[in-house]
Amino acid sequence: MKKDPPGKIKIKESLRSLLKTKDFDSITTSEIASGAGVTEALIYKYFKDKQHLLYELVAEMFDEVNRLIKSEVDNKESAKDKLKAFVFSSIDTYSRERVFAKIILIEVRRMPAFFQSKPYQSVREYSRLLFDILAMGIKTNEFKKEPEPKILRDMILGSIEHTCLWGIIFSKKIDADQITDQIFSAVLNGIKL
Amino acid sequence: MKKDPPGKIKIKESLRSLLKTKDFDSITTSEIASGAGVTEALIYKYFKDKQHLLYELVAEMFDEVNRLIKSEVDNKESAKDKLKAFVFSSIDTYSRERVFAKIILIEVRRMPAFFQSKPYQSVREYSRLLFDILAMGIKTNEFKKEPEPKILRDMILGSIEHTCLWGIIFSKKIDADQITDQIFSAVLNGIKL
Amino acid sequence: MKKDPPGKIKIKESLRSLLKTKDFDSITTSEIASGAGVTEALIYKYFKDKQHLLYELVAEMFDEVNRLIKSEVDNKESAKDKLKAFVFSSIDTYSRERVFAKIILIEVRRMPAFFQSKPYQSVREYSRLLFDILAMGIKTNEFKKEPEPKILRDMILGSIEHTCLWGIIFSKKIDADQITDQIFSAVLNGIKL
Amino acid sequence: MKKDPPGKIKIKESLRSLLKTKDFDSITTSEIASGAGVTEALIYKYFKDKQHLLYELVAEMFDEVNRLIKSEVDNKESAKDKLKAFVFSSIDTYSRERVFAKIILIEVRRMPAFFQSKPYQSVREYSRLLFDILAMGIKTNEFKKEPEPKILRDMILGSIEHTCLWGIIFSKKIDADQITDQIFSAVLNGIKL
DNA sequence: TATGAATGAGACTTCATTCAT
DNA sequence: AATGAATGAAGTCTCATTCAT
Repeated sequence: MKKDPPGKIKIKESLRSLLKTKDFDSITTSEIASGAGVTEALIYKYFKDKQHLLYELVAEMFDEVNRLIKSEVDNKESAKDKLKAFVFSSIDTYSRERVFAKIILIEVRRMPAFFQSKPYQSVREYSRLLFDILAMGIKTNEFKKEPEPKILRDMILGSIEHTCLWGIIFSKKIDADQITDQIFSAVLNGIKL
Repeated sequence: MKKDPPGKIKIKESLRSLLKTKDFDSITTSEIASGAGVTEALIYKYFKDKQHLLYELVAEMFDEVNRLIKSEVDNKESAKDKLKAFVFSSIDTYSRERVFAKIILIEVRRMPAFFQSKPYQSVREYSRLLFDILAMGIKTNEFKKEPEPKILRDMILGSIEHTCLWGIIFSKKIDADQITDQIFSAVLNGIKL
Repeated sequence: MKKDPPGKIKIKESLRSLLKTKDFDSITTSEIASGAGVTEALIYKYFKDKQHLLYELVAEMFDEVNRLIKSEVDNKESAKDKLKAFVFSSIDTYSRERVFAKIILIEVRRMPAFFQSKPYQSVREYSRLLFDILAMGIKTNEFKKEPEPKILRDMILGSIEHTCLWGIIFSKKIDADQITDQIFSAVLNGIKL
Repeated sequence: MKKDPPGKIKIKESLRSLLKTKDFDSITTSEIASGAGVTEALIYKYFKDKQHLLYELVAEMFDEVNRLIKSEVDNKESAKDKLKAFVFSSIDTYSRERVFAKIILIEVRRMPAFFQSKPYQSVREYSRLLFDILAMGIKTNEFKKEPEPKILRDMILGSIEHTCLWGIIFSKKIDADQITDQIFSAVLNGIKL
């Protein structure tokens, strides 16, 4: 795991920074290169193509994110607390790392190749972390057996993503604390009076 | 509301059909034209540009969908039944109309212009329908006052979308009945034991 | 068989003209386009790619050539006279149409795709014309049965091509009459004293 | 004539090996380097450029070939036998050394710089060897004075090359014995009945 | 209502080559 | 004797779009 050469690092930084203001497709290799202060050719020395540059960037970002969320979750004892930590960290991350959020929630979904790429493993890891929390909660008798953790996981992820999505699309503030509380209580108690 | 000329219809059909196998960006105007048996130039007689052709197509599809869901919901008396009908119709529609689903769930999200376009109104209409059901449920004392209908709406939409999304991306079957039941009971009762 | 649009004609003319001074690989699409007074994009409207533009040009040139040689050959009665006409027309054509000669004798030989392309049929037609002359000569008892027409055809084509090749590579004069006489008499009588 | 350093040898071997499956132009320096297990930069330590690497390789191959053919020819007494040995060795070499054949018969012909390069001298040497045989045959009254040895040489070389060319292009077997016999008898006796 | 012809603009990518170490 | 890092310079090709008819 030797260090990346300076050119490679600069290229990734450049793309990361450009993604703040434009979507991936409308960013050109020429922009990336000049933003990095290198020639376009160097991009192709280090990355198979433009797409794989994105993947490698996503992988790095997601690794950071996973590390963070995992450490937050590990801090808690009960499944309930773990769940809340997961929800909060996720929303908080989407809220703070908008570039990351845009890529994960919007860009890669229409790149079929992404789902065969390495960084997709990070997505699965993230998703499994939640699954494990739910499964644990069932075992510890904190959560009901129904519905199945699988579908519950999808519901929670969907809730997180959807509540964040519009904030991201329209560049609005996302109040992680408030949203977390509401999602958390809804998931725990349901809505039936 | 006069009928569209044949060329216009054929163009929309052609795009609709191409969307079954490719994503919008990788479909070219040339493909659309030859699929429709017309010349590329004709596309620009009827549509401002390629993007607006998509919007017009989406608008048509979404109108149908809204009509369907509304009629299902109107059939029911209680908020609970309406909610269940909404959830089922949504999932069922995504499951049967994959092209529509792909466009709504994936394609348009990264087109900022979409959110200023006419068909976006259909999205809001759809979303408001759910909101109204939730608000009504609170008034009729079927649902708790908390969490707010707004966030609840996002959670339910997110649950629906997320559970469908992967089925759509990987072209897998979606069991609308089963998913509806699980989402419905989770939302109603929560998961706390 | 409708007429080519003006742009297509100009593109072919432009390439034809550029081939007088440069070899195909070092001619750029940009040169071709500006030589034709059209945009590069138009090349790709009419031709699959740069290579197929060459093929189409070659096909046209070769058709002309075949027509010419065939008519010369048809003018003669005996196999011997036909043979001489074939040899002379070939050398004379290579000598006068240097662009054509360069393409056929040098360029296409290293393009594996050429041998699956339409214009390659013209090459075979040309080659078969000679074969038929030789076969006829055997039937009319003008030529020996040995060696087989197949190998004889290769020898004669090889002789023609090789004697022309260096004239073409070094842009030197080619004396078609003289070379024809010598090849013709050598082929007929052999060299053994 | 000191031995080449290992890196240089490996580079030449790598190119030689790559030429078995691809033509020179589509072989990249990067492929050559990685095939040799060295860096691209090393190529430029030892060779002026990619082209000169080819020339040096050709020169080596051609020297071997010339040595072989000369020794075969020297073994024979009469001009006739020398001629036959020349034809056979040539065809046999082309048949066995396909890489060499492809380079000589196809690749270098469109490289104007080749004709000013050292290895071109080997081509001339080879060609002169044949010329000398023919000239000797005239002096010894084995061959007619007409046609001139110069053109006869071109015819024989052309015959050899053309009969081999298609075998090489289409990777087919070449029956050196049979072809030699036929060419030889045709050249000696002509085809006139 | 529809088309044939043409284009503007730039995108991604390739590759031989250099130079400091 | 060899390499790691970087580049210059093009090059082919794509695609949405326009306009005269």
